[in-house]
Amino acid sequence: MGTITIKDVAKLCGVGVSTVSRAINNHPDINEETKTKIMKVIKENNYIPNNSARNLKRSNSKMIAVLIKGISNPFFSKMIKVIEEETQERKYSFLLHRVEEREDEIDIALELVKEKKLRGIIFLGGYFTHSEEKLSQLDIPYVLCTVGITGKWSKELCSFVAVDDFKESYKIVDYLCKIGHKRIAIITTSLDDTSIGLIRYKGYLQALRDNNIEPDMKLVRSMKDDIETFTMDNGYVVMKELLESGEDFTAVFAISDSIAIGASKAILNAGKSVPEDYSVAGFDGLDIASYYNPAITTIRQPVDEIAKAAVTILFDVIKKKADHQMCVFPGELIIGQSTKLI
Amino acid sequence: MGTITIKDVAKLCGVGVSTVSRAINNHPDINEETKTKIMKVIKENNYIPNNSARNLKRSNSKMIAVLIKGISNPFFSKMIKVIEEETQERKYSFLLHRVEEREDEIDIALELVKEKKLRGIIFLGGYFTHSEEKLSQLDIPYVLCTVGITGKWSKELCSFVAVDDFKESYKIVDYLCKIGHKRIAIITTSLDDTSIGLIRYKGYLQALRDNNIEPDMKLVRSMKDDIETFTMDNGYVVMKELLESGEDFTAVFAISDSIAIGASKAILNAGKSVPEDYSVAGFDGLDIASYYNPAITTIRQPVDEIAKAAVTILFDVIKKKADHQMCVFPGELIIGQSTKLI
DNA sequence: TTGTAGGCGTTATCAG
DNA sequence: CTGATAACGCCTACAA
Repeated sequence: MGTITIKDVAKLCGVGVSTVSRAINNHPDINEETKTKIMKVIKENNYIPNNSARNLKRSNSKMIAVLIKGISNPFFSKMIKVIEEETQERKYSFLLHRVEEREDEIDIALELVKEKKLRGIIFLGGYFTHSEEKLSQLDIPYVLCTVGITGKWSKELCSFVAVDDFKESYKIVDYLCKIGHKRIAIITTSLDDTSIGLIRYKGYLQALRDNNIEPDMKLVRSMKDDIETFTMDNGYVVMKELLESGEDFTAVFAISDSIAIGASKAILNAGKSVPEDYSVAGFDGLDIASYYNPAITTIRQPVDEIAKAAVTILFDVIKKKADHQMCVFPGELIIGQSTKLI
Repeated sequence: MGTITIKDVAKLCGVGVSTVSRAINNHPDINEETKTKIMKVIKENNYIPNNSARNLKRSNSKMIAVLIKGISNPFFSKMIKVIEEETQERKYSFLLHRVEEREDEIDIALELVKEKKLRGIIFLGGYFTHSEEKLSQLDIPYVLCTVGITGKWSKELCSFVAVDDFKESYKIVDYLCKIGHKRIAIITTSLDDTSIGLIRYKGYLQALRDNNIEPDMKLVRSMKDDIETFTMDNGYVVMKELLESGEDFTAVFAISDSIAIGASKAILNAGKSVPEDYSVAGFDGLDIASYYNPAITTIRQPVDEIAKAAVTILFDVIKKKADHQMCVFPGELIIGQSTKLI
């Protein structure tokens, strides 16, 4: 049944290909009657336009892409939904593309831009350490949404929206201090990993110091790199090890809720209790944090607002209504039952 | 800087386009020297081939797609990873595409097949109620992986791999009966929804009857359709309502772990205890089920095996090593601390 | 080993 | 309003 093309449809209808094209694309200059006739033939013969050919020829595509690193992260689920809604509202279509941990998001973006004639990109998650030269290759608007960035940041290149990881991390650790904890452990990424984990770790350090607590490296624990990072499994293993080390501490700050839950379970399985024996705090404000038992004290990131802002900014830039901007949202300290006054 | 094409590269190198093409595609008939020279120019000028043009021309693509309905479902996360690995091992590439709840997966598949010249498809999740006529349009091998299907099933069309939802549902409800529960509630999809929920509900009914328990419709609760289904939120709300109804029951079977966790939290928030006051059972065997406190009794679906089987079968069919097949995996009853003998 | 030319299925630009 | 026809960027015979 050799795949049917626009030519076949044209022949079947006794019209030219351009007329068929007009019918498919809701072009105004076309007789309603011929249009309905064409659409009928299309339906009957199950004609489906070839997107590759379309993309090849088309110049403006009304399509943006979301490149997401860590697609299994539940933190992104709601974001995707919001981004999708907001995009649809603007009559654009939306392509979700996952990028693997070791892949270079810029390379993928470059490829996609060519292939799909994208108008804009939202990067979700991951960590940006690309050279300006590399970034400047990407000549369409893009915004970095909750992606980690190091050092210098040129506002000309792209927008950025996220919470201030340092500040929020500081906030929750400061809270732990204020309710009396002095021996506060942290479960973070490995310290030579220049990621979001490093920033949160720095917030932790600063909070301790400002509360006159000398950081103790024996309480600084890194996720295992032979287990997927930012998972409950990882949190569990690290916490188990910490408990078995016999180190003295009364609270632990896990840099994500998943890790916090893994850590909590390790404590419970050791026959101890949260928060009676150990207070546990997380980060992100996932649904599961509040559903867990005990509910995890955490920093809620305003995902909806963040996602909305990302889309708004992106389209403002696309439509040249505004320049790129840096948009930092406040997180909210959610006090659950996993932490207690000491 | 008008996007650079293969022609430009050819000109820059002083060779023909076919030579450049050969270089890019690792074609054998090419002088190593000219090849390295070409690759150098490509790197220097950041040339990126246009995939649309490639797909348009190409006939066989060594690419499969995974169409996934409910991408935020953590149940699929591990599957995706496994599928990806297995696909890579076979030197194929792999395209992940999410389909929205209301979208028709077959239409999307058809489109993708044309656009990308796919060799095979794995459908993940969702529910198939398409006519044979529609299905037969999809003329490449595909396998349904943990997707619900109704009634008749023609094995010629495609493969199917999943657990037996009826049997597994029966298994866990039977377990509840065997440990002494007689008033067992269920939280499922709405009963006129012909989905996987219906099948699990039927398993529940059968288990009750086989244990000489008369089903009580007052204990059959449906998820709210104004809240996203299969979520903790939904489980929470439904359970809260059930508790407040004053209905007498000692156990509840939630047809997914997320729902079970929401339900558990509702019980806890009502000042009751799991499992002392109410036993709670789930379905799926998500990580969080075992990490929850108390660990949720559930049916663990062997996700790795399921995903592996899906890929294996798909490639067997692609390579014509085998016909389509129906592959049913056993689930495993995982007994947590959320259920107790009565 | 390399270059030339035709075509993949559409859309866009023209004339009619 | 409609129909040829030239791109779009690449691959692949076919020729050299």
